[in-house]
Amino acid sequence: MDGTDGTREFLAAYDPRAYDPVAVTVDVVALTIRDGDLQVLLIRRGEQPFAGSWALPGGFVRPQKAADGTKAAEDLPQAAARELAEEAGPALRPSHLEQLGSYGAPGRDPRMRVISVAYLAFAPGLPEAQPGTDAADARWTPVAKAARLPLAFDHARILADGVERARSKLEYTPLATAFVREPFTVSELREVYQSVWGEPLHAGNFHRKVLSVPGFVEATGSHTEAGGPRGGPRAKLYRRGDATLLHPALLRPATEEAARP
Amino acid sequence: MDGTDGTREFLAAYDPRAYDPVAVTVDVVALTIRDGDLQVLLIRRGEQPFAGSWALPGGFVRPQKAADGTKAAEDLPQAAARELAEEAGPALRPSHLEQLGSYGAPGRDPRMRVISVAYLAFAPGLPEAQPGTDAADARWTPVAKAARLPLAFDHARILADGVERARSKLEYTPLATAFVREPFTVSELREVYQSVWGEPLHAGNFHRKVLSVPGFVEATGSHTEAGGPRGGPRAKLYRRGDATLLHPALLRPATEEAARP
DNA sequence: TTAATAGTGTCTTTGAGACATTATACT
DNA sequence: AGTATAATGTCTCAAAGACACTATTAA
Repeated sequence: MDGTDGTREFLAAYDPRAYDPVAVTVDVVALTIRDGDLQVLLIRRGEQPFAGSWALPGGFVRPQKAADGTKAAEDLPQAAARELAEEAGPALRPSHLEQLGSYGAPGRDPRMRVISVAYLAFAPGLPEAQPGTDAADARWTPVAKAARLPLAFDHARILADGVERARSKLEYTPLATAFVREPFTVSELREVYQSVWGEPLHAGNFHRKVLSVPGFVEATGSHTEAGGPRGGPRAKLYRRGDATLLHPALLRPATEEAARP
Repeated sequence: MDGTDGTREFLAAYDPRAYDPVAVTVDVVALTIRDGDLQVLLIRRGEQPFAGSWALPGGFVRPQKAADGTKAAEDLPQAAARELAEEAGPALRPSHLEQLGSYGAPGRDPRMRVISVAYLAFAPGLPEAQPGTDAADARWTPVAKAARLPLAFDHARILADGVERARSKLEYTPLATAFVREPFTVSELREVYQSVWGEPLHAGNFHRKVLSVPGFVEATGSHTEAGGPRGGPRAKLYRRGDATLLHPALLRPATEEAARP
């Protein structure tokens, strides 16, 4: 029998509402480093379902146009960036935004079938939390604490996937630099790795390693104005290099345990 | 202004069709090794748009229930497996299926807004191609050749992403074993790596390396019945091991070029 | 007998990690 | 002074890769 798929598409083309609707949302796992902790942006929901619960920022994708006909179609990354700005204020400009994956189990939203496209955003540490225009409350929360909260929908799973992606990407990409402002010191970069991986790293070895990976960082030639708050020499300042992949990679310790069941 | 997002959700809950519909499809990049080549399953489209073009197997996700009320809701991986079976026959049972990503640029489908969730499937080499129940034609095509075809929609991009994902995953996971049938020899495994990466590997070093990674493969204790077609000793046979991550990883040569712009 | 393949051994180079050392700046 | 940090040096061990070599089987 041919035509089953083709017929479905044909129907869809001529009467797009012949099927029960599927809604598409974007949710964003926005990560930053604050106070030496990896933190995630959570918003408090004002509406049902899960009213009062903490959730990842997100919302419905604008399809061709909205009901009032005024809004243009938007790409998925655009939608993610828009939701972030709407719910956490325009001050939050992620330096990196990538797709994390899609979550579409039936029943994940009690109202209807919803497919959520999750995005992962990295931002440099921000001075303060910014309750946005859209959400009742928006707050940076340490991921260890967020993992223990009863997040709305399947956001706990999405958060866990996002954190694992971030941990993994720090190994073989220069994305740690997306968590710091330029220019930065090697110690600031090490802080990022320690916060995301959640384990201390040997300062000396880390330093030599970072400088030995071609294209990871680029010296600016200048130093910090002063030494650290508790003493020490002034540190050299660096910019991001031009590498897109770290080679050799900066592998996190203790991969062995995770590798075997 | 609060409530913008909440209102949208509220509306969606009470009148899910207040918005222009967004359709959700799954598309599958199904890879196998045939004749020493990495090949992808392509189907020929019978319907508009792109009638007559080659495309990845895929189709619409069944939401809550279909229009006739008989079909149950399905999870996304289920939908991917179903499309594969419908379009390439039930003989094609992937030994690995993972989500690749979602593609939702406005205009990627000329009819309406369509978000496609792409899946990546690995299958052991099959004796023959199997035109399925659903598609007019289904054919295994070497990826090098498929990349030059004018595929429907943005399937060329999806295919490229899938191939790159496969190449990358062979480095740090034991997924190469998903391309072979058990029991297998180290040489068969090397064939997989060579086909996917597209470069020759040193047989001796590869052999020692594979056996040295804990949990990658597990000896069965037996040998092949006969030597190779052109001579050589009989090879030991192995099963997949219990590792989920290869440590240390099997890095492909020439990562350096890709790392710098 | 010849050729191809399976599997192992050896050597060199690179890199990771443990640890020590020097220099600088804050209290 | 005492202490913390930046940056570099040294040593050891693991692993990647080049290459050689033996043993086994088919043509």
